[in-house]
Amino acid sequence: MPTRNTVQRQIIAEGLRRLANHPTADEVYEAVREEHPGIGRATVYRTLSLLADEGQIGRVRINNGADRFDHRAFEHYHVRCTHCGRVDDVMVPVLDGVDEAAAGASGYRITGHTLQFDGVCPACQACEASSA
Amino acid sequence: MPTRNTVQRQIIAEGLRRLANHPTADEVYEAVREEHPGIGRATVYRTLSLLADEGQIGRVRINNGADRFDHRAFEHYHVRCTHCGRVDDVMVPVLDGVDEAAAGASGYRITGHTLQFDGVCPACQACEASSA
DNA sequence: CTTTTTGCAAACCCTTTGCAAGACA
DNA sequence: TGTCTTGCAAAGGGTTTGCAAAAAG
Repeated sequence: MPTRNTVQRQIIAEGLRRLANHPTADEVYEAVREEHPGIGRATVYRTLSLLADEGQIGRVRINNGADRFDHRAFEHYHVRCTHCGRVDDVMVPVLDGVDEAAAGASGYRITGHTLQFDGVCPACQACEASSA
Repeated sequence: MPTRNTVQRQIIAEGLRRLANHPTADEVYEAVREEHPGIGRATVYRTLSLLADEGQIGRVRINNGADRFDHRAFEHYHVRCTHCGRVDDVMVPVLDGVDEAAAGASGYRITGHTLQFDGVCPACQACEASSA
């Protein structure tokens, strides 16, 4: 099934590019809709998912929360602030050899992995300090 | 807030212990309810979450899926079959030093991490082979 | 008695789906 | 034209919440 190059696709990709930090599909929807009120929520969800599957954008699956998208497609990990929900990149080297190790240990054919950190972001650390 | 020792707590912990492999909260609910029809779904969700927070049981957060629980509390990783949804343990050594590295790279105070593998389980590999 | 918990049902969030109308190639 | 895609609204899965009644300490 050849994939078509629709206006919405452009708009959504562009919208994602402008939202700096790991927006959720709904945030992209809200943003895009300000300039293009006609666009449908389902289209945004479908398109982001499609682009992510094609590898054109990154998808960050968050434990217990909405998926987030990233206009940069290269693999990297993320931290999530357990106080405010903020998500940031973690520029730690990508784990090497773990997939093979996991394959050996489990018998699965491993296709990939997700590593997510939990923690408290600098801003929330500051709040804690001042309120304590 | 002192935590009380209720009948339901016992029943739920016991129910989890009997379900072998990483049941979801709803699976625990269904199982528990066979012997104790009066128990409420919300109670099961609340209790499992509570026990997990207390560290008495393990919680496996699955990308894009229901949380799963584990009566064993020690830290280990998991694989999820992208075909059938099955979840298994992966007995690979727990990552050492990544939390510190992530803290350094991000400025967060890191409290933990989650590593999840995706792949195809042995059974599904067999299906693929035979149907191809 | 006081405070935590429970059970119920309804609410909630995030996402997907069915389907007819519309847009691409 | 053929078939992808869209938009809409509704359904869906998983989990949480408000609240009065019940139970624990």
